[in-house]
Amino acid sequence: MNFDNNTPIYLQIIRIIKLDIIKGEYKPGGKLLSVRTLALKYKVNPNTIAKALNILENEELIYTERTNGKFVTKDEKKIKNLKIEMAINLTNSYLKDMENLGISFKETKKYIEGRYDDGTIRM
Amino acid sequence: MNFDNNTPIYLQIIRIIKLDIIKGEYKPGGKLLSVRTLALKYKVNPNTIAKALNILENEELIYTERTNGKFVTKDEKKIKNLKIEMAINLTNSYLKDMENLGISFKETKKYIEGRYDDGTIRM
Amino acid sequence: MNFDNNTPIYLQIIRIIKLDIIKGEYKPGGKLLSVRTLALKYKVNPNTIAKALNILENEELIYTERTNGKFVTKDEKKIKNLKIEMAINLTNSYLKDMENLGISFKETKKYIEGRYDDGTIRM
Amino acid sequence: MNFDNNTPIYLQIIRIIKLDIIKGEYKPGGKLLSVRTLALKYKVNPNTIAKALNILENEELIYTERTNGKFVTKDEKKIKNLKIEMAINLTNSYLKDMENLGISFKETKKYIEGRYDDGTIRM
DNA sequence: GTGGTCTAGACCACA
DNA sequence: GTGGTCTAGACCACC
Repeated sequence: MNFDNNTPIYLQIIRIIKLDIIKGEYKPGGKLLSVRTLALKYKVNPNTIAKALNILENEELIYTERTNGKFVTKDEKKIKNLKIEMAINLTNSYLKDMENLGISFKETKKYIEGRYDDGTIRM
Repeated sequence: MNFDNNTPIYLQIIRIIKLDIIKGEYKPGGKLLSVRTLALKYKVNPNTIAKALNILENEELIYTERTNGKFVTKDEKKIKNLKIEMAINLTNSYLKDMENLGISFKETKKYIEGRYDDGTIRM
Repeated sequence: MNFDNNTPIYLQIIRIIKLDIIKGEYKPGGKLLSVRTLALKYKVNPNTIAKALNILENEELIYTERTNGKFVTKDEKKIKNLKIEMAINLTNSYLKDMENLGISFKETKKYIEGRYDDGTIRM
Repeated sequence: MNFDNNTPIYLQIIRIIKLDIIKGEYKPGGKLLSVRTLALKYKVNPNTIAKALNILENEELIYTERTNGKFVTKDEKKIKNLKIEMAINLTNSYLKDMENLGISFKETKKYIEGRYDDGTIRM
């Protein structure tokens, strides 16, 4: 896995799993891979996976059936809200960062559309 | 100063000074406040300031005249490029994050447009 | 350790470790001694070691696995290039210095050849 | 002037003047430029020039005639010895550095001749 | 145990 | 006064 060395691995794991849930790769009510399997999949210490899953459980995005495994919440609305909330947060902080750079909202939209201020195209 | 407790202070200092350079609060070729003065201003240890400025010097955004002080690069193009580069990076990672959330480009633009005047987002 | 009092310790540490890498005393991909251990070995403060290793990391000669240690780059070509580059730099600056002294290339070669076995020079 | 930011300016001034003496740009017994003129020439503080000249005077490479100026030593042998001594020192430390890099004397001579080990040519 | 950050404080060379 | 180096020591998150 290509983990960013500057943020804790467990946070990056949380993010990956959240995205998987949001994108429906784990269905609502569906069973997660086991801690050991996830550890192998992402090549990290099982403790790290456990820590990530604990936090997701605290956020009630997943729940544990003892002796049976961990499952995605059945609450589809919760999942949808999570998605919207994350999108809003991303958008707000993006707009704020651009503003801090001294870039107007109008210019920002040009960046979004893929055009520099000077007319060239962004990759 | 209101430092975010989750990211190292020196990185936040770097960001502040970069924005100050981009916004022209430090002019190209202009002298920075001294290490000690900045330390007092931001209420941190001079070593922390030194670390931040070292990194900015590695990025060639500032340079040092020994026994005289530290100065913003005279290369105005470099400063302009920095601004554009930062804007592009912000935009790219924003778009990528939204995509990872499973949000289409069209939807993303709605989030952007949905911004209220007070910076919040309309769903 | 026998540090030269006129150059910063961290630069001398950098040089030692670079030579160790070049000479294969640390293998490509191999683990470095821990910061604390190196500090004990060279009898300096861990911060001084950290500073040196930071610079080596910026030069991409070593990399860090968080909570695991620091490792020599796996890129053997990079290491070989480093050796060649250092040799070229040494040679170029030596030749330039001799030239600045007003010593011809022909004379310079006599100085080189005049070396005794014990490393001293025959006039 | 292009001073190296890592070594004191007065040492760099000393080096320049020594080279000028060795190369005969200042003749034995000849008058040096005044402190003020040198300060203007090299765009440094007159104190820095004074410090450099003091050291050269301690090494008896120059001498002062009160109210008249500073002069290069009349001792031509001393100047010649200085040149040889510097050449030997340069050569010795160059050879030692190459050896520390793990480069044999034979290879070193190839570098001098401008050929890499792999047959390509050095610029 | 690993590295990373930060502080307080000292000392230095230089201009 | 300027920046640079170094130390001692503390605290932290992570694995």
